Amino acid sequence: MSGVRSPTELSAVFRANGLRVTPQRQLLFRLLYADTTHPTADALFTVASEQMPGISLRTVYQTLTDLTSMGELQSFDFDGTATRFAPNLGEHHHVVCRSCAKAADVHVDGTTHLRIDGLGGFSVESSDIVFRGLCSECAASATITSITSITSITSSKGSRS
Amino acid sequence: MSGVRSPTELSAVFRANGLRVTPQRQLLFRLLYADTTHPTADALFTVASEQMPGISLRTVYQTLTDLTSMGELQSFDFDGTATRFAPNLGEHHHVVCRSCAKAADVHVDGTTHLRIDGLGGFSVESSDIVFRGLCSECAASATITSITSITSITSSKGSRS
DNA sequence: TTTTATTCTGCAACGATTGCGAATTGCCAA
DNA sequence: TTGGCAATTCGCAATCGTTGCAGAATAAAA
Repeated sequence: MSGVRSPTELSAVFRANGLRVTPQRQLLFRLLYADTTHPTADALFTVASEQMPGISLRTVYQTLTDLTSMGELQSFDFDGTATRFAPNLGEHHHVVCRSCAKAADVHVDGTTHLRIDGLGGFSVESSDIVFRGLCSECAASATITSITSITSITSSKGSRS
Repeated sequence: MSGVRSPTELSAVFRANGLRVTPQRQLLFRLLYADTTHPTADALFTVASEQMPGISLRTVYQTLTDLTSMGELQSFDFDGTATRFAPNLGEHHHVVCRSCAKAADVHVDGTTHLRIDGLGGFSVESSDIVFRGLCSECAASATITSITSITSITSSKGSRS
C-alpha cells in the first residue's frame, strides 16, 4: 500500500529543504497519506476545508507544487481539465474512467519490448500510458442508465384490465 | 503522408452533414491539409490570419470542434496547456519534446503484448502512449545552451595583457 | 520573548476555451 | 437571378484552473 510518505517523514523532508511545517501543511500531509484517488487540488481543498475551515485553495496549490518539486508527488494531466496529484511511485501507468474520470494506478509489463517507429532522432526519456475505458462501478450503472430509458413497467401483480 | 482529407473532401463531408462551406472553413481545410505539426487552435489562427485578416479565433475553435466531432480530427492534451489537433489517423501514439513541446506521430508495435496489472474490473477501451524526451533539434541546441554558461572566451588571436 | 524570514490568505490576473447575441452570409427554392 | 431564412461569423463577456502579488499572520531561531 505504498503511497506518499507519512506525515512525519514529509515534515522532515520539508524541514530538510528549509521549509516550515505549518498546520496547513500537516493537514495536507495527512490527507495525502490516506488518499489513493489521484485528487485534484480542488478536491483536496474541499476535504481539507472540512477539517480546517478557512484554509486557502492557494495554500493547497502551493503545497502540492512544493511536494511535486521535491519529488514526493507526481502531477498528471489526463483530460485537459484539472491537474491530478498522486504519490511519486516509480514506473507505473494509469487507467482513467471515461465516465466518472476516476484514475487508478496500474503496473504494466512489456513496455521495454515496444517497437517505436517514426522517431527521427528523437531521444525518448520516459513514457506515459493512459488506458481509457469504464471502471466497474460505471459499467454497472451504465446498465441501469439504459434501463431508465424504459418508459413504463407493468407490474406482474397488477390487474391488466 | 496520409494526413487530414483534402479540402475538397472535407467540403463534401461538411455538406453531407448539413453544414455550410464558408471561406473561413475552406481556408482552415487547406491549412490543416498541409499541416503535420499537431497545432493548437491559436497557432492555426495565427497562420490563418495571415491569409485572411479578420478571421476570428472563435471560428477556428468552432471549425476544429466540428471537424473533431465528425471524426476528421483528433484532439490531444499532452501537457495541460492548449489542446492540439491532428488528423484522425488510426491507432497511433505520440512523442512530445519536453523542450519545444512539438509533437509527432509514432507507430508502436507490441502494445497487444502489454501485461496490465491492477485493473480491478476496469474494462480498457483504448490506450494513449506519450513518449517524452528531446527532439533532435532541441538535443542539438541543448549543447549550445550549456556552452553559454562559459563566462568568457579568450581568443587565440588576441594579445593577453 | 523578540525577531525575522517564511507562509497564509484573498484577490486580481492570466491563458485556454465556450456561451451568447447581433450582424452577416451560404444555399435552396422560386 | 433573386429573395428568404437558417446557419455562420464575429466580438465580447464569462468560465475554469492556476498563478502572481501584497499585506497580515506565524514558525522557529536567537
